[in-house]
Amino acid sequence: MMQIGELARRAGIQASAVRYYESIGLLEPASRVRGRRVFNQDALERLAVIGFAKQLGFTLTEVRELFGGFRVSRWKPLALRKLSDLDAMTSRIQIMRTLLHKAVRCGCVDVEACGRTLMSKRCND
Amino acid sequence: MMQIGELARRAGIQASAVRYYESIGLLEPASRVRGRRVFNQDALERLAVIGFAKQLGFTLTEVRELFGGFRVSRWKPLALRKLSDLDAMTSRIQIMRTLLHKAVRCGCVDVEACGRTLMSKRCND
DNA sequence: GTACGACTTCAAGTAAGCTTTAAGTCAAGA
DNA sequence: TCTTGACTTAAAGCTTACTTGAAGTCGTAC
Repeated sequence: MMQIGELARRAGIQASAVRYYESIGLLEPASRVRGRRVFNQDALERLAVIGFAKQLGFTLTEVRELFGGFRVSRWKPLALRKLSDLDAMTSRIQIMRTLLHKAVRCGCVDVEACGRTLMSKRCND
Repeated sequence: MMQIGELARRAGIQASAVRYYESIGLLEPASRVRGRRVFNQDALERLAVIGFAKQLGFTLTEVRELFGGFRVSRWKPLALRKLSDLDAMTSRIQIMRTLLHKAVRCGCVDVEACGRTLMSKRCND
């Protein structure tokens, strides 16, 4: 059991962000002890997942629907859609990797000299 | 050669977004014919890459630095950092995939009944 | 007993990434 | 000629995801 300060520190976010998450229903209202929020380990795990999802480009609304929604009828189709989003993301990452690798390997002094815009296919290094 | 409307339509974004990208230096100023912007295929490719990068969570500022920066000394370290970002993203995607797969397979009527919060490990389906 | 630090609420402020609005230009069609 | 549609600029507005500020409440240390 911990207060908001420790939770935030452990999760690597601000206490204000935790309050905000609660306010938009992303975190269920924490129980209070003498007016102060108390959290358990679950909250920390949840914040970790929220952080992951955020870094993958999911909006807080989407995360709430997925992880805060209570009816399976609601989150299950969403989860399936998100799974295909993740697949799409993986292939986009591959394309970006290729682009960046090519650019890094190219070794031109500058993009002008190279005649490549990083998005065209050729590289006259 | 096309005007902003066709470019936007082909890229699947709004014309206003194209103007905005130009205004923040993400697209180099398009040449004008009688005051109107004209674009070639390159602009379309560039917009595609911008779209990809955005969907991967890169900010427009980062995209500009990577694809709009002219000095290799500037974009090369950035590209290397972005490559490792992409790797990190890939492993996060794997974790999210596992979570979502587990949730979908679980088949509980609702999250309460399941006793699983989607981020805990157990699932008493 | 009072100062300190951590918390509380509520409201307002901020940054990114656009979109919308206002006011105007231009070329083609009825 | 007049209207329509696509464009122009500049400025204001909007959404998301927070942060910051103001004003107040606790519990502990001095």
